[in-house]
Amino acid sequence: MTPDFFQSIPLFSHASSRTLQQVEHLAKRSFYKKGNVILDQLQCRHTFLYVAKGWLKLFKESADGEEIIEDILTQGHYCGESFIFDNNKTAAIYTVQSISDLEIMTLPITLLEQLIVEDHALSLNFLKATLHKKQQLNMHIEHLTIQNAAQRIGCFILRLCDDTIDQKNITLRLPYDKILLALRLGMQPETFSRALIRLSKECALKIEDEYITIPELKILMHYVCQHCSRTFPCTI
Amino acid sequence: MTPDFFQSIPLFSHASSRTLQQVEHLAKRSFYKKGNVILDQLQCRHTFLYVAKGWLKLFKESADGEEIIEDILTQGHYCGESFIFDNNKTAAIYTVQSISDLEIMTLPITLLEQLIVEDHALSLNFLKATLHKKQQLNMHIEHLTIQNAAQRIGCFILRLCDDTIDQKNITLRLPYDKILLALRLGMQPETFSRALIRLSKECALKIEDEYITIPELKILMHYVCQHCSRTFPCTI
DNA sequence: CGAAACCTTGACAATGTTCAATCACTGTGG
DNA sequence: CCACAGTGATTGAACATTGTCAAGGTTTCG
Repeated sequence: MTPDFFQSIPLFSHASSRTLQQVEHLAKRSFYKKGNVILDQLQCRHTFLYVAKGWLKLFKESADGEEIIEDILTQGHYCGESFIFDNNKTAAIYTVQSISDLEIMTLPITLLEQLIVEDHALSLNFLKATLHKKQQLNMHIEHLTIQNAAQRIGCFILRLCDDTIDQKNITLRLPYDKILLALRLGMQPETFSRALIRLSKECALKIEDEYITIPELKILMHYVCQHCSRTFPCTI
Repeated sequence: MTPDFFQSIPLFSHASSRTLQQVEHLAKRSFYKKGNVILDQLQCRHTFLYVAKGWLKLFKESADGEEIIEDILTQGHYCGESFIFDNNKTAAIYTVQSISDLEIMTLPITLLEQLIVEDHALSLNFLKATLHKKQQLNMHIEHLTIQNAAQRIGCFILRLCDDTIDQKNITLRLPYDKILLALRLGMQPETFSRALIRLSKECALKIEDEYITIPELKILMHYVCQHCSRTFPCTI
């Protein structure tokens, strides 16, 4: 990997050349097939992970053995930043598993922490990115409390579209399987299945396996955003 | 206000003396009675707010006029950081209202942004604090998806206790009114009312208005944490 | 004193979960 | 190549949880 690769990542842009050299030197690039455990609950504490290509899921296990999906990441996303400055070890641990073929880049947390302490530009980038992630979590919480299952699915679909309201007959594909998406949206797979049917009736969608056709985006938008404090395009 | 005041706030500790001077110079200290609007949806964009004493709530209004409680802050908490580096104006706006007599300190976002860009120590402090807030949001999401209403109330009560499990006959007081707490925990006031009764039966609590007596913390802990990925003391 | 806010309760509706059954599809090993 | 197991997905029925609406009690405060 060249320093150029990292410099092209927004998180590392403007970092000092010394930082980029160190990152380049100590970053580890890895490839996985779908379905592998990339980091377990012990390893995640020590690893910053950047997704170069593909999809992965972060999940925890509840006390009674259920899988709780914490996040799903793809190209350009990253995880592990919670363990920076986590001396009291209060950050929540998770397992990382590939849900498609995957290319990642990893760094030891200790190195990243040191670089952030030494490189002001890097620390600013992480601050910006973390503020942004925090906003998304706030939006997620709002959605969980005021939208029903069908609206949450519709909201997810909306955010897969471009932000031009006037489009007609958009066809798109769910980026990962429905069970995972259900859990990601805070509902059971059975609820997802029924809610998607309800949504397709309310908003004139055509569903065929993982393909969804939206004849009129405005109908969907109206159904989804009616209770929300934001309206489409609400991507942040 | 003296620079000492700010230096004693963890968020500003280790900031340069120049930063502290500027903050001291441009910070505005204010007092409010209960029930006042402190910042409206326009002002919040431009204001960093630190709570010196008392309680306040951040809320949004949904499209259909419902109040959505985003957060409740007290001494040592702050808000407004979402608007730092928010050039695209994607951060969610809110209204700030006092829910008790209140003493606050405010700074213009533009100043704070400038100070963070100039003062590396300050940027590191904000990064740490933001990572921590993000963790709490993640925990909140987990709770919303796996705990029922009674468990969420119990979890809130648990986190009001010290982290010593062996205590008996703890009496504590809800820090703000039940309607607000209900909305904060993502449920309707009626649901709160009934769920609190259910919780008191399940966990042998004595409820008298806003006072709650817990004869045996372990019972509560067992009831609350059974589905969770963490167990008490889970305060982060 | 009267209005407003807080809180509770009952009846009922809406929403989501659980459990069991079924089906389609995929990949594997014989 | 086929049988088979495993995964993903859907559906029905019973159930649990939460929300909504209406009513009423209590407290607070001007």
